[in-house]
Amino acid sequence: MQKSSQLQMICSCILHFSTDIGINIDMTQNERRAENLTAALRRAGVRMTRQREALLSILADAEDHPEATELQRRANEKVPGISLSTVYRTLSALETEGVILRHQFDGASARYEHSETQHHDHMIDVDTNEVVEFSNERIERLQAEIADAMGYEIVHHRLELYVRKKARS
Amino acid sequence: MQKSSQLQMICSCILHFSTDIGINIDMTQNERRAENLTAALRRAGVRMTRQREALLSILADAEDHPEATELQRRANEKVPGISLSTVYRTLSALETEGVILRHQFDGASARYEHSETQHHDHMIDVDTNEVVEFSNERIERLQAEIADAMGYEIVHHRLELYVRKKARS
DNA sequence: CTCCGTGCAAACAATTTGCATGGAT
DNA sequence: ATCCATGCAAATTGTTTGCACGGAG
Repeated sequence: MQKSSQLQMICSCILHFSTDIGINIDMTQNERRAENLTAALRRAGVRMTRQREALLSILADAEDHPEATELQRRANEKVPGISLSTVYRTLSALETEGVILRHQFDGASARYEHSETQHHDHMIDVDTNEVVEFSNERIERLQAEIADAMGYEIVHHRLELYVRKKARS
Repeated sequence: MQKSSQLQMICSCILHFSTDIGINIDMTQNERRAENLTAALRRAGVRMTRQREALLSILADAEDHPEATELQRRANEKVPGISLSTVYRTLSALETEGVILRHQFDGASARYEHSETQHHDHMIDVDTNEVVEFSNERIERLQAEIADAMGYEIVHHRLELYVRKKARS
């Protein structure tokens, strides 16, 4: 859906991230992901059906953050006739197992991603809806300090930057 | 609804915040808020009705982050029979005018607050649903740097810490 | 052969909207 | 006297659930 480019960030201290990987997908990595997802469902003690297989492979391959209907569409290319209920039920099982993440950006529908990669936050391009991942250790640390200073411990957090491409200077 | 206490944070650099103000409410401040809200609606070129007046005063007085139905309940104590549609319509007008903020914490209903105070982020106690405001200049700065480094400018952002009271050590 | 997973349709919850009437200006 | 704002009910959107059947184990 969206074009790809290696995005880098060289902020004063930490990190960088790539969002999409264009053409050359590391199949081994995707296969490992698919296996992780399958294992998670097995662990949950459920049956492996062909609609679930399709969904798992789609999720493992997805480099973006698709919503439920989009996942249904993609999965149906492999195995026609997968209902939206099945998509939601499978997603919810996978989320419970902790192998995928569900995001609720602004007021829109939920979007999902496999959680195999390390923790990161999101920048959402308000014009294109494209999602760019990033991570900054200093922000993480500050968050923990703030919570701690107020007598809390963080269960989880959301940092979402709604952004727009800068006009070229 | 929730008990009050002056919360402070003495994080390495910046800020602190109070959530609720128990009994002694600064009436002048609340009245000023109410006027701001009224002015905003007038500016929007709409008519002032008694249901809107009730809502505005409720919003101005609210020191927490109530949801639409809660606002309706409170407003109905002043003026009975305010419908939920009216609440939503008024909230949406006020949000357009920029005098209130709408938050969508996790999967729950939207919650609102007047935006007269300076910008801040939120900590949500996952056990009590209580919301604590905080603000940290360093985090803000880092966010801007990150967006900038990736060629974006921030339109708005959400930083939400879902937290739990620490077990006493 | 036993149940779990599925598709379908209906149920849901939060929010929005169409419409006729009442009220602010 | 205008025409906007209201209340009500119906529509919408995204997601969940009840039920009877089919397929995984």
